[in-house]
Amino acid sequence: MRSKTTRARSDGSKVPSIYDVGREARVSVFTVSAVINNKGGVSATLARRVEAAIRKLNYRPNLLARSLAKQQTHTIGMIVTDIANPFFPAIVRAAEDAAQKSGYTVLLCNSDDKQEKEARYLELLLSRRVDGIILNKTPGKLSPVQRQMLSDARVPVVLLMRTCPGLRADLVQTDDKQGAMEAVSHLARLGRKTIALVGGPPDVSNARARKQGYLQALQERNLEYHQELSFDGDYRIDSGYRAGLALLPRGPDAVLVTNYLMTVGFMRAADEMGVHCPEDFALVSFDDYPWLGCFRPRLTTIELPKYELGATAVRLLLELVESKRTRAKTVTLQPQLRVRESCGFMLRSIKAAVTA
Amino acid sequence: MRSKTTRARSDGSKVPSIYDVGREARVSVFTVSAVINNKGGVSATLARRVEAAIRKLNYRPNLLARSLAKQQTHTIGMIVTDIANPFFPAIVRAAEDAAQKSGYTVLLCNSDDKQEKEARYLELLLSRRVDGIILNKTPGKLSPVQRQMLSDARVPVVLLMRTCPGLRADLVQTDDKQGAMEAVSHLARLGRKTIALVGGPPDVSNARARKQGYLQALQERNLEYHQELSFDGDYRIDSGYRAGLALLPRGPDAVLVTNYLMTVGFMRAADEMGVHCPEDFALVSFDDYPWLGCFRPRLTTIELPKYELGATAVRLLLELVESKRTRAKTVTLQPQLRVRESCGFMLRSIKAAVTA
DNA sequence: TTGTAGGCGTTATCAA
DNA sequence: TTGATAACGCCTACAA
Repeated sequence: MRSKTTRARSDGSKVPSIYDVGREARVSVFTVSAVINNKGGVSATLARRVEAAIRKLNYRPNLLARSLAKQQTHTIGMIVTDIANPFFPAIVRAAEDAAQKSGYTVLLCNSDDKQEKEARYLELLLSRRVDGIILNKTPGKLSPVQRQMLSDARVPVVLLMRTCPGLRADLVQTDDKQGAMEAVSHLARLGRKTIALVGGPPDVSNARARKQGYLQALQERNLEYHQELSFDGDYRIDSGYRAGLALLPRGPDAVLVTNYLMTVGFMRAADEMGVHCPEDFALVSFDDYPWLGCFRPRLTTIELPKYELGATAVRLLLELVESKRTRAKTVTLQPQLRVRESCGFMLRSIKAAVTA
Repeated sequence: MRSKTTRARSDGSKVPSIYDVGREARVSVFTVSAVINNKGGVSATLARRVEAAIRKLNYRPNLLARSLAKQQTHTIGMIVTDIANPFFPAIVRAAEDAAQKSGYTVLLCNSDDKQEKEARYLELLLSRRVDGIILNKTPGKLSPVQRQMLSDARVPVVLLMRTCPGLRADLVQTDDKQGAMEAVSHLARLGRKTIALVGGPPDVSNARARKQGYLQALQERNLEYHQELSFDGDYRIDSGYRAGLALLPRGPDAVLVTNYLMTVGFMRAADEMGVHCPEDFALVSFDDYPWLGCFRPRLTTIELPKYELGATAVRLLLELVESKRTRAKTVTLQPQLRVRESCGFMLRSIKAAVTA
């Protein structure tokens, strides 16, 4: 027969278990459990006794034990590639909000764009038996072993912003091609002819889409594509800096930088080289932040709906977790052009006013 | 006698348990466990058989069960007040790195500066039996019930950046008074006389410290304190904006804004009012970010060592968790003045050059 | 060196 | 409506 008492601690106190509550209230664990999960069907008398005991002992259910017994943890794992990129905290925040509303907790992991770290975290999440995973994939594909792992564990996955070759799963993304097209079209409308591109890693789906949008817009506007005006970065500051050093000497009159961190690096390079935005070159950047409106040059950006991305990812994932759906689903959210000054818009207005 | 097989799933497959591995390798669970946790003392033959079985079944230990049995989760909870404030992701990242190195995972919670959310998360973390908590406290104190909870659960707590009245616990903070003093002294040295303050919530310890530093520096520099030049914000953008609207019309020749988000709001207000930094007013801000060097005005800031904050918090917490220490400890990290242009430094140099 | 069996704190099944 | 009691998957005395 099992001991009905909880392990005592060194000082004789102990964390009370459901048994302790049961003993205190002179009922069985079943009754206690029923009260805790208010399943109903418990007489008012007993329920009152149980509640009193819970308060008296300061009882708090052990979620580990519950998860073990119920075979679900009410936890979702979330792996992002760069928590230091302000793009992600905004998404994480939304995800957390949404998860919390449905009684789930988010276990956040930062893969730092390293496949190896990602692999470790994936294993960790499975070992912790998370109910589902939101994955912002590092460049590259999942190994067959990993794919096996995921399908064996039957853990639903929602991809975030980046597809993963060979993995059929839900996907929440933005219409990156469209965003890039709008950016380039806007620059073209303002009379820019030689538009450079600072792209993301070619093995990241959204980077490819942004580049496609860039190319297509050039074509539609009858602008020539100059390969030497296109730079492949990695979405980090330093690659934007290198892009600036490489591209600016070639004298483009505009540039599309496909994320914020690279724009930061690019601007630093421009500073060092003594060329100015928007006078010497126009710039449109991806990702918008609250602080972009109050520093010079005010960046014209393609805003991506970060909050909605996070919220949607969680929504899709929970549909899967609670098996309200089985077929994979893709949600594509629309970006939005936010015109400010770095694109040279005001410049043109002023010139127009002067000439008029 | 207990069944030694794992619950089958609908399709007949199942997530293998330690028993399945044992059966496959024709050994007992003890042996399997010993191998997994490489405790040694297992003959090479059996060890090999076990390892083969593990690979064959694709076995992965269930961390829930392990945590339940060992009474420790290798998880640390972390509650921050505003994950959307870029200050925190940097700290979180450091904390995660440090935790991971020691085999711990971080469960991140965002209290959004709301006591109620914080309370819920605190309970959640205890229910999940985290081994320790890093707490960036919302304004206000912990209720007696909460304090009781924490001490009952014997969960060590490390406070981050903010003290908590009535709670004796470890604390990792920055020398905020010193930082504010340096900022104000710097402004004074540049000849500024009427220096305004945009402070944080008066019930947040670091906000009080920053204000103290401001006051003391004024005194040391023989500058008068004008109460109407001091504004209490809440570390969010909007309060900075309101501060700008309130303070700028009073014509200070300088301002110390005690965090980045409020600076963003403040600059927005200045923009709208058509006053310029540093020509019309000098500004020093708390918190430095990589992008501050490449937009105008380049902000002069008090940099807080974010990475070190996160790493130190985890280090202290793990000392407590692994009971290598019992006495509470406070670590105070030094901030650093980063002179750029918003303080009017260049302005003065130029003037000097011209007059010379 | 290896195995057996009980405990960790829940939920859930089946009788009573 | 309640109560025993067996899972859940792991660790770990204690025995062999």
